[in-house]
Amino acid sequence: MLKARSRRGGGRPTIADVARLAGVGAITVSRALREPGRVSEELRRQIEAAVEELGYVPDPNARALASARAEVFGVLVPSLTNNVFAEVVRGIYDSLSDGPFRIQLGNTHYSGLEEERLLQLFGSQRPAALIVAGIDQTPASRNLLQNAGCPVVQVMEIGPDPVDMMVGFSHLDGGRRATEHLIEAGYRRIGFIGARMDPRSQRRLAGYRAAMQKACLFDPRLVTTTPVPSSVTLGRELFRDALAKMPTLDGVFCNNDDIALGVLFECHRASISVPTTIGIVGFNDLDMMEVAFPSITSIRTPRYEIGRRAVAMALAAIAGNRPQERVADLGFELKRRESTAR
Amino acid sequence: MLKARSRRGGGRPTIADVARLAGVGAITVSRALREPGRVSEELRRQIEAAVEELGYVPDPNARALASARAEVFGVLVPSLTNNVFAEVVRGIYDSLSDGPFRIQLGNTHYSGLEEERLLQLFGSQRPAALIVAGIDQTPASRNLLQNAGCPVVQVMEIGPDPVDMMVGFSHLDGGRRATEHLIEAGYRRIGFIGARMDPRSQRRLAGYRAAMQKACLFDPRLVTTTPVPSSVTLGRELFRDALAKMPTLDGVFCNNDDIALGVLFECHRASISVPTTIGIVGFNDLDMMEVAFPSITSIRTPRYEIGRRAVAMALAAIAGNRPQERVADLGFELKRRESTAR
DNA sequence: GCGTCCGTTGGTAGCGCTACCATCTTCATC
DNA sequence: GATGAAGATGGTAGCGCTACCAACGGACGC
Repeated sequence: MLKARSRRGGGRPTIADVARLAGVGAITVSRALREPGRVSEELRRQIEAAVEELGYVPDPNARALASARAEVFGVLVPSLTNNVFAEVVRGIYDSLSDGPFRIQLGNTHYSGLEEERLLQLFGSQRPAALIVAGIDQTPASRNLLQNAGCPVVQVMEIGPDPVDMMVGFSHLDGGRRATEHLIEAGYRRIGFIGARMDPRSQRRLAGYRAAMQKACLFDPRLVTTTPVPSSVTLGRELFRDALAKMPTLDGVFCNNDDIALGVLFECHRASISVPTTIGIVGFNDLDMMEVAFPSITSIRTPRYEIGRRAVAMALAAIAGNRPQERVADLGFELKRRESTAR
Repeated sequence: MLKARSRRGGGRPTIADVARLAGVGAITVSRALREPGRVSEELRRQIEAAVEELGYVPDPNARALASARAEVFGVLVPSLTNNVFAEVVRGIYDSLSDGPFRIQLGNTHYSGLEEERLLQLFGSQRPAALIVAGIDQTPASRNLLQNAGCPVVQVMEIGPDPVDMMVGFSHLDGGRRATEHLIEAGYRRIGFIGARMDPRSQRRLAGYRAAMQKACLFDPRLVTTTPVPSSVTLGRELFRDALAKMPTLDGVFCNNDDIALGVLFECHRASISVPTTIGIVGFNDLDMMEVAFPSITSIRTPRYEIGRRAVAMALAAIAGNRPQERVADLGFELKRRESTAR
């Protein structure tokens, strides 16, 4: 009976309270909030005043339930501490912070199974869009993405067969470019050092290999990799291994900048001169690469921009105008620095 | 009429479909999923089979609406790219990935106003718990937290007046300890270099100041700070400024490890010997500190553990047994390394 | 003057789930 | 064998919101 008292939900104002105070129907309040243009100037003002007075905030759960569509972007990345993905996520947050959309972030820990589990979970929320890192989803994941009933953007990489849309760059070309640069700079016994070896690292390695083979310099003993997660410490250790295996090494292309930094520190420690004795190239071009001594050559990747662009594409698709080009290649840039200037 | 066909929501199975297939009432399915112990072995098996067959996933929105409580942890951090908060967030994700809880992550960009806005937004979702970084909320934010109707954990710092619970350590003590270490090591003209200067950095500075004053070494010209966000590049620049202002500098306590790394690189570049001419201490003890050459003394902070502990405390509170001690001090540890070993 | 269209507003009926209470069994107790 | 307690199950009535359709009034064309 006493309807107004019997609320389960702690008595925060509902749309009906606003409607009563403004002297209009609930549905008009709903419209005023979502499509202000379709409500007369006068009522809109009254409603806004009532919203203000009551401190009304719409319940996103009720909204999602009634409209069969949550104002949520699902975002799936393999790591939260890897600066590269943190930058992508930052780009996404920055692009979405103005609008009505919330973000549901999932950490796959580089696991396909975990990705499937999260996709299943996210799908149950009927998100407005999904942004997933990488292009190597399992068949089950691809299927979930295809049937998600919302725009999907695969980010970080590009490939021939987008589920829906893609934003990224070619890691293979990046690896190739880095290696070519070392070759052009006169290095010959160029090693590849890589940790984690996720699909993107694999493709960078493939690029390295292609460049080395083309120059008739490839030797499998030049490649040192491990599935262990990347770190500066690990960079140093892998470099030691590489050097032990191949003492004539005169250059290294590193999987990423953490590894490159570890290599640089180990060179200092072992009094190996950079770039004279060893040339170093990193990947991603984190802030510290430029400041390091000597500064480290790296492939600059547009992480933040990828996040922004992914959101822009998804938003366009939601608005009904999917971009003509479903795959956006944002490229990369070789930053030449002291570590390869011999 | 044709109820089964008229679904708005794209025809994914509902709890009623599962109930029909299993030959039980909908509420029993609901119970079997949430409190399996309260449903008989036999029905539970039938229900599980039906769930499996239909690929049923409960709709979290409907759940939240009906129970007036969403299975969501709201998490508010000032930055996503700062490795320190990324680690805290990782701890939170790792602790929560097994259970039913989702995570709603908000980025305050170090802004009190943005924090209020997000708290308002998160509150409207009736989260199961809120985890917020820092202890310097605006009065409005504190108020929102107090009235959130769920456990609240303030993380990263500890202080005398928790909204509900706290997990962290004393940044003031950390700053003091770092500075005392430099003094003990024989350094005298010890500078403080800090970027961003958020409240935690301010307290580290206060700790530095206390130690310096106690040793009668304090001089305001030794302090170099900027509100600009921290970076390795900035560390180098601030160090140059500090040195220009005070050429007799023989040690620096850095706000954080990025700054410390920038200082180290600038020392290399300017051929200033570390630790002989200049001693360096960082803060947080990122992975790279140990590998750097020379390795850098730093204050190790338990970021990941803070995330895990915050979740544990929140979960306990949700289960009805709030911990006796509302404030958990996880401490810190001084890691002595080559950069202060003179 | 009448019908038609459009813009504005409101009522009704759910969205998928769970809180609450009612019902029905079973089993121990006296 | 009656009584009650405890456990298992189900029905009903919403949670707060929006999709859908109806109603209304005024502008417009013929």
